[in-house]
Amino acid sequence: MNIYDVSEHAGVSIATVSRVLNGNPNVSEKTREKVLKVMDELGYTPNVFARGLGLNTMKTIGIMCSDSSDPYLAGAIYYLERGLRAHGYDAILCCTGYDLDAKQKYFDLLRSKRVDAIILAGSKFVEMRAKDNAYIIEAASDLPIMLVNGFLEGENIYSTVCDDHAAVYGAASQLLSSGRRRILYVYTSYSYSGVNKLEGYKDALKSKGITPSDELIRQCPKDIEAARELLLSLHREGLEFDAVITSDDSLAVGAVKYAHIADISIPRVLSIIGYNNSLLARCTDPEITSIDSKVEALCTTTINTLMGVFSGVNVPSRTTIASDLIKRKTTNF
Amino acid sequence: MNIYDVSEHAGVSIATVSRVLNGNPNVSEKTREKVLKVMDELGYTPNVFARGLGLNTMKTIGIMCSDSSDPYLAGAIYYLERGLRAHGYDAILCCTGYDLDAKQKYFDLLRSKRVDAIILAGSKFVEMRAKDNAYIIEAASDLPIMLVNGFLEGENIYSTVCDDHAAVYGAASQLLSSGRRRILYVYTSYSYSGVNKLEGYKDALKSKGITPSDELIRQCPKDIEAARELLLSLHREGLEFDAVITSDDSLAVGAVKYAHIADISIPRVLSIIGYNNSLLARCTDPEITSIDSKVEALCTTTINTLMGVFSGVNVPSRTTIASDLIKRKTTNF
DNA sequence: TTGTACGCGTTATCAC
DNA sequence: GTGATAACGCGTACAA
Repeated sequence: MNIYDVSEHAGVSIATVSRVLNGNPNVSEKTREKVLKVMDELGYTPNVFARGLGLNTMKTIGIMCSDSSDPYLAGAIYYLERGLRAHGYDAILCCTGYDLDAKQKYFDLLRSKRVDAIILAGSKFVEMRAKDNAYIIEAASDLPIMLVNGFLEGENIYSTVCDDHAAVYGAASQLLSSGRRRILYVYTSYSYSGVNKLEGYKDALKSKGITPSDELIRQCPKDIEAARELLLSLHREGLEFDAVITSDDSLAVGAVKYAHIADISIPRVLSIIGYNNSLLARCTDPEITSIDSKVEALCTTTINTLMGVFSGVNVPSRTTIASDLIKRKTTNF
Repeated sequence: MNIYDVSEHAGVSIATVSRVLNGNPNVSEKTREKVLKVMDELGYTPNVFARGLGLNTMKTIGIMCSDSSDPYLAGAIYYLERGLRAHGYDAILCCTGYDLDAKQKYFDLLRSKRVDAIILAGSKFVEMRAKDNAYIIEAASDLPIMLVNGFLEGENIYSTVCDDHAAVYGAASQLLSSGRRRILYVYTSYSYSGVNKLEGYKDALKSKGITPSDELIRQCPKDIEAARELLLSLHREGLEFDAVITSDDSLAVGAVKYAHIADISIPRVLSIIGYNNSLLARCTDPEITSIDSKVEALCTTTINTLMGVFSGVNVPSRTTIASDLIKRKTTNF
């Protein structure tokens, strides 16, 4: 069942069938109807491979993410996929894990599949060492690279980021204004967004004349129990803190659990602010105040930018989206 | 940059290049090395479209799910994608939502992309009315259809399911054995797995000589707050229950919140059992006893079955995987 | 062991 | 408004 069969049954040439197929206006209404009727009768579907061969595109975008089961990334993938499909594009998903070699391997794999663009979802794709990002910059000469919540400078590379610095700066400032003095900051990694968050924290302290102290800045695996244990051990060591800001909701859940175990009143004695405003923030008692990183806006902006790139419109290489602080019961403001 | 360029530079025919490309043993070691060297120098990558056109396959599988941001499905997608990629297949993701028309539309879309198989992830793709599943059964004549946690009878349709009936049966039986008498069952939908779970609940009661009562079987949207409010209103109406089993962890979280608000002791006065053993079950205090539906096993089995189908091996049309009850602090056994 | 020639199904470029 | 025909790049009989 191909274009020849249709042309034969309709008594026209394959060129005419192709024109009907692609909405070319140079076809008489009568011919068009005849061809469409035959297509319908024969249940004809164009062969995407042949089309791809001719056009050198299959209208397919590669989405890379480190772990699609992470709540934040799962949301991002959902919005990206729906957005792409609304524009007639397919999404090939690629879960890379966190290893650089694997990321590069999958990146090349997607390129060899001739996807029309690659979306890097999440802040884990930009490495601290510039040379580790060379493969991305180089690839961008072939196809647009879109970063969701990550930033990389380069031709044909477009970033859409949440203003993490302002978000944490604002959250920390509010904690300080409400009388908190020793804010613990717990983060998971030194990614692009991780660094921005941390700087936001430090700058908020500095703006109130407080020198950030290393003992109040702690790294922790992205895991509820790990965060709980970390805070318990800090507590046992005698470290004092009256507030916690975490770089992810799961760590904030761990903080709530810590407070329950140590019998510390939330938010009277301890304030807690999480990040991402995920489902997790609404599971605990009290529910967690969390910074909403606006995944949906991030993703729709990414898709819009990409479509702009495809249509040759001039688009910004970097778009910043403001976050929201969703106030719940782990803070008293 | 194509196979002709390589053949020219290497001083061989395109056929030989093709043989090298596909690991055909009928090439002398010397020629092979020469060709590989040229490929490397030229940075040659085979064109997948041309290959797809000839072979009529792009080694790509369509994964349909209603909502990839749902924790359970996000996990499933992760394991499916990784499993497929390990076998050299790409995954096209397609988030359909819950509307039947949309599901059919996307199903046809994937078929028109000539994917090698379609995986339906989650129990939301099998409708109660047989005629609403006709489109799946019909499509199965063209390509294998794999159901993850759903069952549909038909040629070339393969189901991998969790034994939901046994899971809930076991959970309810343990609650009864521990002295609970009025177990509330809260479910979200009448899907394949939804019905099995409910039957497991009913059968467990019957086996102990208890007649299931409609007032203890309630439907509820898959939402923390909705579940909390439902239980609160049942409580206010004076309905008595000393245990709750829910068809999803999010509902169980709602149940925990209800107990906190109504000042009911868990598990002394109220036992709670959730479903899916997701991250949510570990967020609350007390942490929730939950039925582990073995997503990973479900997915790897699905992939293995699919690979079996591709290689012509005889595979079972239905595989059942046993679930686990993960005991935490909302039950006293 | 290697090469030639054709088919795969579409789009695009002509000529009419 | 329509038709003939050349790409597109690969796999693979078949011939050598």
